[in-house]
Amino acid sequence: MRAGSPRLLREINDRAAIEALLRNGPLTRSELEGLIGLSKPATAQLLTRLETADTVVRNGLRGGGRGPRAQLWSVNGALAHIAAVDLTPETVDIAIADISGAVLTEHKAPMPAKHGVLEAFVSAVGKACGQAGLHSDQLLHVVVGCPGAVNPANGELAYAPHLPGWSGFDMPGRLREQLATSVSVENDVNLVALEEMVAGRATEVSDFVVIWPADLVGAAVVINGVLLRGASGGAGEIDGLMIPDRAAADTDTDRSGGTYGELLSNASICKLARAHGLAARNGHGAVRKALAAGPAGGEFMVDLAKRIATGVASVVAVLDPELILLSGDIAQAGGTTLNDLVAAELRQLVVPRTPLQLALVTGKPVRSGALHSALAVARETVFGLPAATTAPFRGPVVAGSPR
Amino acid sequence: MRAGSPRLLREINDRAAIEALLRNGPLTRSELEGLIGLSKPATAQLLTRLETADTVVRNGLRGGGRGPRAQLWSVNGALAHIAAVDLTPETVDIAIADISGAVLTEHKAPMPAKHGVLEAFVSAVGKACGQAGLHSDQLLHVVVGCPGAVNPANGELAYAPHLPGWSGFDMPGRLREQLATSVSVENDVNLVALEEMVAGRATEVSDFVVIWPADLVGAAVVINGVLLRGASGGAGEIDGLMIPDRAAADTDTDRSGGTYGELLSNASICKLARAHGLAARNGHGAVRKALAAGPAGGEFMVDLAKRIATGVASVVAVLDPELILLSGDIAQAGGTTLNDLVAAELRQLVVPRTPLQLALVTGKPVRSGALHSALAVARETVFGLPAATTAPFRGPVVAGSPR
DNA sequence: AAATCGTCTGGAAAGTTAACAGACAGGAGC
DNA sequence: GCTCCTGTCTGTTAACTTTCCAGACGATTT
Repeated sequence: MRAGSPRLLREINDRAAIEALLRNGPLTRSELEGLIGLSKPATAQLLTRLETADTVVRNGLRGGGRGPRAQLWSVNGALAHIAAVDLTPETVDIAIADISGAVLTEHKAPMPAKHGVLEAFVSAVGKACGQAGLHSDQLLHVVVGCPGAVNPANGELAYAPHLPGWSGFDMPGRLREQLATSVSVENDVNLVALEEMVAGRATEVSDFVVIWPADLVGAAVVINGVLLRGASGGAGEIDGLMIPDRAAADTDTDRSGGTYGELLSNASICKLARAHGLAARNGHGAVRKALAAGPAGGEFMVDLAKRIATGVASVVAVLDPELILLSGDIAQAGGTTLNDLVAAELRQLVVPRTPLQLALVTGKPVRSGALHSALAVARETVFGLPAATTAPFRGPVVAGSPR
Repeated sequence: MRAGSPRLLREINDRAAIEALLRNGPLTRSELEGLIGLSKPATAQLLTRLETADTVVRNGLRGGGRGPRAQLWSVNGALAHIAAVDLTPETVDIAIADISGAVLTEHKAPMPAKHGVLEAFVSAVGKACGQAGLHSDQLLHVVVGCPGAVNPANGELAYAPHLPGWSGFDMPGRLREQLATSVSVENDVNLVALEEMVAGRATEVSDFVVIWPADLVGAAVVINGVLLRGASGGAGEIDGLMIPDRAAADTDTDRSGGTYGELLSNASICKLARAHGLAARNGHGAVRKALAAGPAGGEFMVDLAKRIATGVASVVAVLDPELILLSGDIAQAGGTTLNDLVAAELRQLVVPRTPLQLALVTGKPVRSGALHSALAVARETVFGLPAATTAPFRGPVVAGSPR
């Protein structure tokens, strides 16, 4: 901890004002006073200073009350732009926004199966930038959300068998070269968690976990309002967790050493469904049929809930979070029925009575999360706002990320 | 985030000075200047102000060099006192320290098995206080380290079957009444982790886990340099983790659903030892015999390592920490041999190559950890120092962070 | 007439730079 | 071996800068 001169006060107050303007839209001077706690002259001086520095712009007048119309102020969005990308095996979905958070344009494009993914990606980003009247090197930062996790040591994408074209090289590094701007790659479930924290079910909690039971089980861990990435980017990669199969129906799983992912793979869930007399082609299909099938389906649901809950129990035992959110196809298909079954099983396995809820997935959670993450990085770079304060999460830390 | 007037600067700078004095022992004015970055007159004024407020005291002179002998300053320890207690089923071990961290006195006393634990505890603390010339109500804070975890909702001690006399009531509340001072109860493994972070193997990392394989398996989780307690105080209570028994020797465990604690209980380890032709009465005894027995013992050690590693793997999958420390009787008895076997097994179970080390347990880790914890609380209440900053491992907190 | 906006003036609080007086160790000169 | 000078360090004082606050004033709108 270091001491500071009056100059430090300036910085603190400027940042407080910028943060208030970003968070609460256009404000009059007197509203800003109330929010940051400065006096009238100090606030006026601050605004004119930020205006001459181009940090802040006039944004219309507010009338209606007595007295003269008050000047409205907001942060100059044109200071910097960012891109948020949702990358799946089939498509890229891109949004370009300015630093105020306003989305300028959107663009969606298909992705090739394996070869030429990089080229397709770069051209899609180029097109989106074009629509916004920019070049990709004018972007301050790009956040890409995708399955898997980037190892901070070498930049390689791991845990992502569904994105075969992207493995074996320094993914953020290559993208940075091609786009001529700073890029970070973030796990998609992490971004969903971010979005749940900003605008979903987790706005009121600081420690929670999003669990994504699917063909590749993933989880996002948020501790103290900060996304946990892990030393090698592998936090929340619970697919490989060794857990026993506690399902009542015997499906020939190796009861002494299956992984969580194996027990929740499409193949394995279909097998379990068959053992209960249900035919399905994938996990969420099986869940949907079971829900429709009535009592017979109920037993399958209980067995599935047992499998899901056993993994959730491991997370609860280690972290004891305030809240667990279930997300993904299977959880969505199972709805509150499955959610409640898992909650009941969980209660038998661990002491803490951690509430379990369905994620509040509306719209495009991965892309929105990427947008928030990119904004946090941009605001830290441009305004020196600590990301943890701007939004209750940290931007991704990647080699070559802006300082 | 709020703005601040010059008064805020005073607070920031005072706290910076106090923190520097606490951390770096007695300092001359010019040394303090260098540490906190203030000018000579400002530092001198600051010191005289803190001296008249009794916050800081003169502490001898430093001579030797050219020029006049420089005045040495340090924080006034007599401002407040704290107690640190290591509570086990058999004994209490108490240390009384002042707010500068200097230990004034120590006291150790036996504990009754079940009845009258509260009375014995209070009288031991009273005796320790007496030795230091204090009454217990003059203590600013008391931290008690013990097995188990206190549920923040009702104050009851859970996960602590070895402390039967302490369950079923609001433990910190009752102690607070009896001692007439503020009391907090902390899990013993958590305090070991704190101590490892302050002065052990984990000084350079911010995310690590201490695992305590024993009759009651515990773990402490540190994320971002902060101890994770969990929503109901149960973070790290991995005793109930459901894991498969991967040991090669068959000991009739329920392979489809044992808990981590069952697999590492004294009884279970002895059974495993017997299956390998070793007789022992408890876990660390078995390990010691196995180490002495040569090759035959080696197979037992591998099986034990498999059991330990399976639970460690769950922690790694969820958190991907920078470091895992093994502590407790069994880990100590097994030494680097067991540590390396567990590390090898772990590498086969999870992707991250998390380093595994033995905790650097010297002296009284639980009591020292409790002392650091109590000091952090005292320094926060007396000086307004954020506890996370007091500890030497956190990055600086941004000035003007929300109050 | 009342309330509100924006600006201006004077003053308080905090820190910085610069200069000065005094103290002490070390070496030069005798 | 003794004396005295010099350089360096401590601690204090004074003048100036930066930043914010309280209050007053004119202008504007309902």
